[in-house]
Amino acid sequence: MRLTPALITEATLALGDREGEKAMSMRRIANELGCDPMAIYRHFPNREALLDAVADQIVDEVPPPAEGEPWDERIRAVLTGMRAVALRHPGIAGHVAARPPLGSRGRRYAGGLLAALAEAGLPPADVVRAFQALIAYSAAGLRMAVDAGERDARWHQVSGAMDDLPGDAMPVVGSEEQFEYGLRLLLNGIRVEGRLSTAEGCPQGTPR
Amino acid sequence: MRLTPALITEATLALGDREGEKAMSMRRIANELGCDPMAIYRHFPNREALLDAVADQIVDEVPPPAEGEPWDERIRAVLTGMRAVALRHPGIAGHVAARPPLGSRGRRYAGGLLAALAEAGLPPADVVRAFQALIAYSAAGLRMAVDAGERDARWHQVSGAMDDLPGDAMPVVGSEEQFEYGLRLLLNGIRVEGRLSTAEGCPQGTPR
DNA sequence: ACCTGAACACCGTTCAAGT
DNA sequence: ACCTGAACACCGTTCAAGT
Repeated sequence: MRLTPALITEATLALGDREGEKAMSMRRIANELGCDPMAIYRHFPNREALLDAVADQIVDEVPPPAEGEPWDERIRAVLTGMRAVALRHPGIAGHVAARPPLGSRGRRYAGGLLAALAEAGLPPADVVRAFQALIAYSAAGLRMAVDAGERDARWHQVSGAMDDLPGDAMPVVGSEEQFEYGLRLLLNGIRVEGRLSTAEGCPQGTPR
Repeated sequence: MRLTPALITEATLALGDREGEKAMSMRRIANELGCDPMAIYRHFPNREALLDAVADQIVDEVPPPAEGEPWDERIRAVLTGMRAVALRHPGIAGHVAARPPLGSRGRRYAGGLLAALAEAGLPPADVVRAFQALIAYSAAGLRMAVDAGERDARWHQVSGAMDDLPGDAMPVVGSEEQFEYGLRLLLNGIRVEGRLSTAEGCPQGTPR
């Protein structure tokens, strides 16, 4: 059977889902496809490029945000959607966390985020800054979740740092709840910046 | 000469500074120390543990925050300080970005951050959540800076997603400026949460 | 009992040799 | 001209054999 980029990325994704990140080696992918490892290099310049393509592919599974929703709700929907999709594909999730998928599919969603941030009232230069901050935070949150799922979970050291804190409900490191809290902080922060730059002032704030 | 953990971490750090992340292999570190690769395993269970120790070691170079400063300034000082130190050690910076150094030295700084967040007026459970959000964001910002310094810099794709935006000053991906903007968003957000939970400030604020 | 280095089971990628 | 698979230059870690 003729080899195509799509066949390769699909086999890679399936292998990663089934056997994890380290199973996605050029040799094992080739084995999966029944071809020579070098055959893959005629469709992708190197392993990194292949993983980028696999990461971009799963973006298709992210549900598009509802049109009528306010800007902050759309941002939340896209970022938690991407997170959920990545966690459904444990093999590639680590790569998504390291390099946000901004291939052709990812680009579409990026446009939606940028539009939402403009709607929030940020000046264009800050739209870009806030966008990058959101992407960076999401990547880090995903990485925490991935690592927390691993056996040796170094992120759990974070709880170790808190031993002397009043014994309170400790959110699970890398949990959905933890991720959403940080996202709320960022959206709070964006709201404040938006208000400042549209000069509506603090006292009678815009809804929520 | 007798091998000690400190000798090993110092040799590893020096090698990484000089020749980058990939130079810090067990074989090359051993070569640097003039010992058998296996000798290292008597001081560290595996390579990951050694890199954790190296990452924790550079925390010593972070200047402690001034005592009199307000909480937000102290948080900014510690996080930008850690970032600066990591960027001074390019070999280990990637590891710091992947796994915040929370060994014995890192723990001390973590305590300072937790205290600052309590001062901001957050309830104890949110102190922990905000702490983890800050650590996650800092890690991601550092990773962007590290990757941006590399030749192939995938993070630059972020700019690619913004082609159709009104041509405005584009902040350099992973730059100090970009990092500080996201930090400001988070601190804005924490301030809002602090006000809500202490029931001061903006009159109509209701927790959601 | 302690230590070491050969060996295992892999990598990504190059490139010369084959068709 | 195209393709392939042997070979290169590495890995982290295990473990048997040596002292």
